[in-house]
Amino acid sequence: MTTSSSPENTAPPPLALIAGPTASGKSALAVALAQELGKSGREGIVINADSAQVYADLKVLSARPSEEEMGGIEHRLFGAWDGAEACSAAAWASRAKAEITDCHASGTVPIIVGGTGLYLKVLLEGIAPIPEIDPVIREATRALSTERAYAALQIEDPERALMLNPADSQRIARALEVKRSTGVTLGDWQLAKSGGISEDVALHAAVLSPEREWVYLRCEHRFAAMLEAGAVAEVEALLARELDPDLPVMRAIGVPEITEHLAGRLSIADTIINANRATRQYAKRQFTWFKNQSPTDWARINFDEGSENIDIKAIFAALLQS
RNA sequence: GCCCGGGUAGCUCAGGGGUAGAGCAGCGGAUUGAAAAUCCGCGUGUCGGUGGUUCGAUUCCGCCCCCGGGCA
Repeated sequence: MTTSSSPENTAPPPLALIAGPTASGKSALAVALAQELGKSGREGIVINADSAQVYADLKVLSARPSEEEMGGIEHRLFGAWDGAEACSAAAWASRAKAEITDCHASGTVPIIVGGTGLYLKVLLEGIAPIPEIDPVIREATRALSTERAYAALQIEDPERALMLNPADSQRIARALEVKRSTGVTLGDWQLAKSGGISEDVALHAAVLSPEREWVYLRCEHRFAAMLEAGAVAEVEALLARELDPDLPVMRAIGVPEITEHLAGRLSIADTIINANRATRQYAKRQFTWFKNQSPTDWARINFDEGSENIDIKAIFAALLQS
């Protein structure tokens, strides 16, 4: 595929990728693909690209695949972060790259699966090489009210302040902490990206694009199943750790809702309603991301019923025959 | 049965003689280290029904229906 003068016998190693909105059946497809590879004597290894499934504390609520669902296929980066530490797109991409390299070294095919578009983007395209932020500075900037943070940004990085909406608390805090911690503005850092692997692999990507109502319905069934499977106990255990409520693990869909329920402020019926609503809104954002942000050459798999009928062999024909 | 308060967007409600807004939901969009996050844009609906007053009624008046609460 490459037009460069790369010597023969250095064809880039394969990388399979299955993306799409939550509850669209990605995991099952990844396993099916791995099993299909197995038929021709190759091993596929599933690598998680979901920002919530990354946390050990969220087995149930993040819908992490069960032992049975994994079907004997090796899975990596599922539950790989302790909830006490915040994962990030760059941190994930760094570990994912290590796993991919490891797979290639051992002749296996990495199958990235997940719904966190930014993670995938950073893995493939890279990101500005900004150093770790001084934790003291991070804490201080995040403690600022949005108004005060924005006022500070207008002074310390006026160019960025102009680009951001004054209500965009998160991006304002990020721009501010970067300038304060590194002395360089975010805009200057972003002049360059590094670390992307898209040039180094033969990517076989598919985006699941199911009918929306079907996904919404599945999300509802899934949350009900999560409650059956011990979601409340999972949140109780999480709360017992008394972690910082701003941590990503504490904001995962279902955690705030069940926390309210445990505090006696929300009936179980309303907990379900609220969690389902939050899930739908999340799925909608994913639809928007994959529709507009994912590369147009990725295969789009449209379907309006079960994902079971998807022909994995057809979609990944090139990979399976290579 | 009588008295009061209501019946306005999918929901909760504001408003008011010149045919109407907010929040939430929903839809569309953005997305460079918290992304299951954060943010932006989009508001026509028999203003319960029906008669009347008026140049003009969703707004005022009468009657009717429905929902709360109170008194019998």
